Amino acid sequence: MVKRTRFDDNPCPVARSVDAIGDWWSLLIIRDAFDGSRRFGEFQRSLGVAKNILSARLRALVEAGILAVEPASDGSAYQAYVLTPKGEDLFPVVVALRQWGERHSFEPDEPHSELLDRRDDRPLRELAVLAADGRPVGPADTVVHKVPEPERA
Amino acid sequence: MVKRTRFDDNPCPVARSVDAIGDWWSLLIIRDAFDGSRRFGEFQRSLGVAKNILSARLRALVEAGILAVEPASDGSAYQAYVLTPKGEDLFPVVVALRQWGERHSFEPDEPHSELLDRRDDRPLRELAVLAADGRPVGPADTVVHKVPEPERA
DNA sequence: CCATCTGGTTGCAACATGCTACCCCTCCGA
DNA sequence: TCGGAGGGGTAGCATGTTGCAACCAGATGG
Repeated sequence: MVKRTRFDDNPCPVARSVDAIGDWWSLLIIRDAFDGSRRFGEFQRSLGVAKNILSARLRALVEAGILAVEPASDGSAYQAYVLTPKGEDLFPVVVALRQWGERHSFEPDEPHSELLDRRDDRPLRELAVLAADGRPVGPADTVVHKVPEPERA
Repeated sequence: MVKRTRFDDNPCPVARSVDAIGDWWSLLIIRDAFDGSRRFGEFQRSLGVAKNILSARLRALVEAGILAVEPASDGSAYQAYVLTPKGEDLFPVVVALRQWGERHSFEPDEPHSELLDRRDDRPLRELAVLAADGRPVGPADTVVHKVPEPERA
């Protein structure tokens, strides 16, 4: 694991997020966790991932504070992996990926799973990036303010 | 490249999105593209990635329709990599990752780069997942409606 | 026309992934 | 109380991917 701390000192929040969840499986594990998976075997069957890889990913996500190991959940003495508040805050990320995939990765008539409002079974509203005053903004309306880069080299 | 089409037939949009952009570098390349990088060397210096990896990633992103190669941009006969509309639609994904990283991956007093509204230099509003009626919803308020899985086996 | 910069490609070493086999623990019925 | 089944992993090995450095080709430029 040489890449563990690769962007730990990068002042860009995107880089640090990618550092935490930016590999192939982590995001899918988190998606399954949002979807209700809690046990090792559930993740394994849902993802079809090798057990050692899943084991390593779950451990990394626990270390990252995204998942927590609960000693037991449904009576049986096995352990469950549940999202921490930090993990739950990834909800917009997963929703954004989902909406992008829905829009761009499916044929118009191709069926796909959907994320629905539990209250009325209707799909969610599209995520919108808003300015402080509520005005919707696109990439061109924003500017990245870089940190002044302390004593770096 | 055995993983290229790994989730191509997966009916979950999140999986397909991860298939397209879910590796270490792609998202950072896209972030840099939003930030104004266009040329090979710009990406390379900004990311510190090996040139062959960058080359492969850029090619994959172009194949995925996220970036496009423009024959020239600033006069000199070199080529530029620019976001397509499909790539620009990743803006909420990048913003979501950025906001999550800002909240969870920095010490309270630690400086980091910021994404500001160009109009008034103020930070953006937090992304919110909204139901069709505008009510904000969290993970527990939603349910994934799985596709009935056609003739699969 | 030689030196240099940009934009790559190629080869090789190191690392990560995936698969299979195995292991330990708990649960459960006989 | 024993044996089997299933959950939750680890170990070993083949393969694929990443990273680094070297190299290369076309523009620039003196």
